[in-house]
Amino acid sequence: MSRSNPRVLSTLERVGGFASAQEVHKLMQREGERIGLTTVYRSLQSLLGEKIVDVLRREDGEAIYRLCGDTHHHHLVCKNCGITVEIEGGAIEKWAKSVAQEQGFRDVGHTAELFGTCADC
Amino acid sequence: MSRSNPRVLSTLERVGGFASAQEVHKLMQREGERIGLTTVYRSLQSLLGEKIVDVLRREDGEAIYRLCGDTHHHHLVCKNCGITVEIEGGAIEKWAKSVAQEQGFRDVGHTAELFGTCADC
DNA sequence: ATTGTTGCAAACCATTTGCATACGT
DNA sequence: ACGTATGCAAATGGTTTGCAACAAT
Repeated sequence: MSRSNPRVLSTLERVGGFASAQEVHKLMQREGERIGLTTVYRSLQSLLGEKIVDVLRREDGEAIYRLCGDTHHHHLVCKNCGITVEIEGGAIEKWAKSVAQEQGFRDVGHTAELFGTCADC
Repeated sequence: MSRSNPRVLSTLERVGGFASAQEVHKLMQREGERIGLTTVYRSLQSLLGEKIVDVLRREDGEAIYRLCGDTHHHHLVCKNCGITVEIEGGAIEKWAKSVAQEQGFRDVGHTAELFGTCADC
């Protein structure tokens, strides 16, 4: 087994949100780091096992990672022009917590995205 | 563009829950239907566009489909065993509506999924 | 005839794995 | 030397697409 490459972790920290393995890799390359895609994948796997990062799935199925401790937010996306507004999700956090408790689930995370038509469209 | 093959829809109806394109295809073949995997994929795409089916992602990123019920609900999924509980999302609906209004968005829909570890795992 | 439907094979793309090289101790 | 980390190339597996045969109107 491999341990996580610290440069991968620090890149993910710098991103401050979600990023796929491919994106982390591209970003690192753009910044002059010499690292293989394989290593990025292996590091993320490792960080996942150590519960240092969380994984989610994009709509297209691509895995996206973020630091566990991040204060996360949600998005309101315009279906037409694609403009995206970051929003707080306090209500959702509470809802998630209470539903989880009712059902006896632990370590509950969530995804939530809103999509509609923005004022300009 | 292609229209959805009715046998795909009826198979998904028979399943009564989530199934991936691959599973639908295998099931149909096992039952003697002569249909290609491609057609299953295309039919599911089409049903998705017509909002007749819903799509979710398994942990490994595989897309799973099921009939859209008229009652809009969300899911609480166990990351470990995959058991899924359907839950009401009254709080989310309200939250979505109020956020949308604040930002001047119209026709706002949403996705929300909860995932954690169930009581048995 | 024209249009829509099918399915094979090939392409695609994210991810994983085999293996040989390079590194750290 | 030993075990670990790396990265290339190839394999994997779900999904999409090109294209030619086929059915329907």
